[in-house]
Amino acid sequence: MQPFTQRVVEVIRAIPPGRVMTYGQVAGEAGSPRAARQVVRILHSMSAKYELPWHRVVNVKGEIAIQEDESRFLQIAILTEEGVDIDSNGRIDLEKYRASVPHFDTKYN
DNA sequence: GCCATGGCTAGTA
DNA sequence: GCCATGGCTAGTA
Repeated sequence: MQPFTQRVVEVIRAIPPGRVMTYGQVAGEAGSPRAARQVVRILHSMSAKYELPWHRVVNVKGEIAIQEDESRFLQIAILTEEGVDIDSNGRIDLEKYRASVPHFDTKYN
C-alpha cells in the first residue's frame, strides 16, 4: 500500500461514530486536498478488506454519494443508528456532524 | 483506466 | 451539466 493510501485509510478509520467527513476533507487530511476522487477509489476498493467505516464519508454538500440502492440504504441506516440526522432532502448538516481530525500541530495548537 | 468529487458555468424560471 | 483533477489497485502477462 502506498503512503498516501495508508494515510487515507488511517484518516477514515479515525472518524468517530456519529460523525462524517467529506471526500475532499479526507484527502486534505491525508495531505493531498485535490485527491478527493482518489479517496473515492480507495473507499470503493478497500473498504471491505480494511474494515473502513465507509458510511462516514459523504460529499461536500452533505449528501450520500452512493447511487446504488442497497448500499445507499445501508449507509443511511448505519448513520441513523449512529445518531446522524439525515433530513428529508437526504442531507446531513455538516456544521453539526463533520468530524474534525486532531492536528497535533505544535505551532498553533 | 478507474472513480461514491468538487467547483464553476450555463441556462431556466 | 461539464470537465480538470490525481494517485494507484486490480489484473494481465
